[in-house]
Amino acid sequence: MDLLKTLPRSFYDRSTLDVARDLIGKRLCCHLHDNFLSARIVETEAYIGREDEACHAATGRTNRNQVMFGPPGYTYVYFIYGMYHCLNVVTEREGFPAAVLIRAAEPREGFGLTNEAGMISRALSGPGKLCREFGLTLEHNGLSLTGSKLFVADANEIPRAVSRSARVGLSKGNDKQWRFFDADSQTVSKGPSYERDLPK
DNA sequence: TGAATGATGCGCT
DNA sequence: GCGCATCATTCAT
Repeated sequence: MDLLKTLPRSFYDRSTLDVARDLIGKRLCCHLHDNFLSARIVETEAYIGREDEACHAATGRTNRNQVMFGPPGYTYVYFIYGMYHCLNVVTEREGFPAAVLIRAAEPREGFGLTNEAGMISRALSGPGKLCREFGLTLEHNGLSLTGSKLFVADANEIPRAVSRSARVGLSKGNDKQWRFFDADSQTVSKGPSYERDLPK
């Protein structure tokens, strides 16, 4: 059994880009429901402050985004497109709104590891699918990541290389290379070819 | 292999 | 009312 060492709040109290990069390879763990679930994070995106046009906090503090303005190491979960939820982890000092979106992971415990064809499961490949499979909804917004219900652990699965690209699905902020992913992962939401779509 | 599209509901102007 | 940090399906190339 892997040694799971929960990341301390200080891990999140850093530059959001550093946190986003360093989360690649870490283990997302969930004790919220009947079964223990865990998965290896392979793709993240950073959303940083009022100056980032794509950040939900760009237009100021609202009821929805207020947790981003709070202390680091808490969840920010939001509802999107009428049917999906997305999981973020809040970063940086209290008062500075920033977070990292968890976009994809590779199943480890409590999930099927492969599909019918024997390939590594892509059931967690995408932020909406990941939340659905972990059973995360708005009721899990603002949850501390240093507790025992939902946390990120260092499972000593260091990626060989972390690539970066523009963020996915935005109409603004496409100039920033704030998406990070495990260069060797088969379960990222979009392939490395996404890099070729970058504006120069 | 990629582009277009519909589903579906909330937050914010 | 419009747009959205998505996804599965359908259709074109």
